[in-house]
Amino acid sequence: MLELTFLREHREEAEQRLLKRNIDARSLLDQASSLDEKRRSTQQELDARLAELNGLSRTIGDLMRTGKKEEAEAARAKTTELKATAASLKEQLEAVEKALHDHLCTIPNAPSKNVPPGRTPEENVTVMQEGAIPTLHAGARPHWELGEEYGFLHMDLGVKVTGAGFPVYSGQGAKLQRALISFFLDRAIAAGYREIIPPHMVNADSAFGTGQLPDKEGQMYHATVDGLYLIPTAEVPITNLYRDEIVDAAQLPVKMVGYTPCFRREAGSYGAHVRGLNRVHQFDKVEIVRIEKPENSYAVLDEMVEHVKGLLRALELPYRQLLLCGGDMGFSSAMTYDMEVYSAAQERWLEVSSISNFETYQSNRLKLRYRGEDKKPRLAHTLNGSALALARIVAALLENNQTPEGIRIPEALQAYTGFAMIHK
RNA sequence: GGAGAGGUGGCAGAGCGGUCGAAUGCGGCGGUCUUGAAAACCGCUUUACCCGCAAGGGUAACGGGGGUUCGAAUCCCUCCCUCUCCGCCA
Repeated sequence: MLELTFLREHREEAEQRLLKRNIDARSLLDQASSLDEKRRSTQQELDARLAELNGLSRTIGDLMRTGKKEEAEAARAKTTELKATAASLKEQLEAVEKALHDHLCTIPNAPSKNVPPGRTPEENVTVMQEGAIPTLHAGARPHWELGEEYGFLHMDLGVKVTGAGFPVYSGQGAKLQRALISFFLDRAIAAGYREIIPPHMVNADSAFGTGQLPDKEGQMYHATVDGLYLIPTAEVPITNLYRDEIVDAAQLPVKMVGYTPCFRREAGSYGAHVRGLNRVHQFDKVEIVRIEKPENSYAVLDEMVEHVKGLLRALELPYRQLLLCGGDMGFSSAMTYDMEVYSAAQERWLEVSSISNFETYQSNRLKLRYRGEDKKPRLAHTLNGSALALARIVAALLENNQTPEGIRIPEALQAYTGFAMIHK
């Protein structure tokens, strides 16, 4: 949620920034400010009535104690109408507060100053590209065929056991998954992140805190009997560790990393591009999360990008860095870089990481604050990024490194896999 | 799943119908003392919203929601959570 004070004090800026998402925010912001005014006037009125009521109660207490029963009765009679007025005002206040809250929930984060305007992925800006695009031998195949041929990836068994989009890995394929997870975790830990193993299901408050609810309700698996959601990313449980907290400035930055499986319904995204591991309902991901002072958050975003680049280089994958345009960014983000790797057999770029600065959009929902030098609580900035998402990394790794003799494992990973080649 | 106990400020822990945002202790911050430190002593120490340039003032919050009452941390209802015991189980 955008901060009300920001909308009040920097109305013009908010409007300009939201324009980069191609939304004309004027009427949205008008409505927010009129609800806000209504809220404040109602509260003033209510507070005044309650103050009167409190005064009367004190008076009655005094009168009772001094035995002036009749005067007390008279004062008591006066409270009836006041109470009714206060009750109705309270009802109005709650209604307008809810309306304002719900309304603010419909407004996405305001893109930061450097975000390019635009509405489609074509308008994203390629910041850099690195690594040679491999030339494959004749008869090279896409990863889903490789997986079947080598016998380490079984989409069909996933269908039997669960349904489409739930891959089964076996043998060297399973080991490769585990190796990647360990490799990513070790690199993050070496970079100063604290490892977290969070719950894989979250409650509605957590899903709201990071912005999955109400915006992306249909994208999460929902265990309705217990009111819990399967996490779509470790960002949700890990960031929510700090919900309703005020951390001391000295504790910042908070750097956390976690591996979790991620569950996504991907409702409505079926088609030609979703074969094999390109888009699945369950995949593994190592996520880095940071809680930062506002003045540092953009430098930190760059630092996180560098971390991810290091991983991609170590895996010897050709990749490019995209700065997302306003229209392609996630609802809660102020600025997002996507990292894509080239998957040579499909001749496609696959998104393997998304690194975002949410500024105070999440922390405002989370009530995640820090105590600054002036001892006043202020909203912190939150950031997170995939480092990295497995399924697509595996796809690119398999396709790019296939040879007639087998599939080569990048050197950096061999200590983790225990083998240098995947054989039939 | 069954039975019982309990949820109060950063922590521990009182309060059980009125002046209680809340005793006391610990912790934290500031000060006195000291060459410095410790000890001792003194003071301060929640958050949100509203009004105000500010000083300051108002309202709300004792797990959540509802009720009784002029007045509730205190009484009633309900939900949630934690702990102990029993059962079941990785």
